[in-house]
Amino acid sequence: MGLAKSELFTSNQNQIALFAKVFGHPARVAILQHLFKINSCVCGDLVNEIGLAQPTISQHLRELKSLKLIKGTIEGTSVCYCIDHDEWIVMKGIIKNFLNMDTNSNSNCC
Amino acid sequence: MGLAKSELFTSNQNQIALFAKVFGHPARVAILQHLFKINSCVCGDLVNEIGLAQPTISQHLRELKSLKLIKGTIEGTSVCYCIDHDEWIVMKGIIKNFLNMDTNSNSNCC
DNA sequence: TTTATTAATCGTAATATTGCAATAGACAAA
DNA sequence: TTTGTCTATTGCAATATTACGATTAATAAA
Repeated sequence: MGLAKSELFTSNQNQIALFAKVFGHPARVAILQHLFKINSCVCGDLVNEIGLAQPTISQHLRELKSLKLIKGTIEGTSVCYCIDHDEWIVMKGIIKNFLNMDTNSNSNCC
Repeated sequence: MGLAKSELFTSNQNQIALFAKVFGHPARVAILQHLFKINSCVCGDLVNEIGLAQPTISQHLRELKSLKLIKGTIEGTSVCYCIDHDEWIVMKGIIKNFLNMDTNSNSNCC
């Protein structure tokens, strides 16, 4: 089928999965790391930075944008991308809450 | 192509993506949450807990097992699954390190 | 041994993802 | 206007993912 049965799960579970999915490709991880590293906008050189073709980078940027993790503003001919810090904080809260499940558990079997 | 060009990225970027990918489906999120919630092994009732068919659950369990996030031990006819706490800690460190990128940055544009 | 139970595997259909060439669209510069 | 630059979109091929029916394998119970 290739299609997740999202109606079976809570909105929290679906939200975690959506954020995780966008981090599930190394190119998108690399794009985000680069944006944080230069600590400002990047206008165009992501294609040189990462080794993928321009349409491929554009596609990955669109997925990051659809989750509002980055925002792009047009700057002449080029487009300036940067992290959306507010949404990053929101996402971080949701994912960290998921990752911290183990703090309340002490393995008493296996 | 459907195949990520992992050779373009660092092993850290690929590792983040691999862990994130396994969290990128709500069924696997739900399985992990259930295992943490009952705070012990679960023998069989995951199929009833989640609303997916038995082969589908088995497939998701195999993916979690392949990343060593869970381990399964045979217990008579059934199999007993539980969290691998050591590997969970390792994964948590890698993902949190990625999520905490924003602590060193102060958005000076956009 | 026969039967039941449980979970993994196989096979397959439907859909999603990844990647890129070709193209289009928008703007700047000449 | 024409030309060049940059990015998005389209279209497509290759591969991956999701889901499940059917089957198999292993053990337990009768």
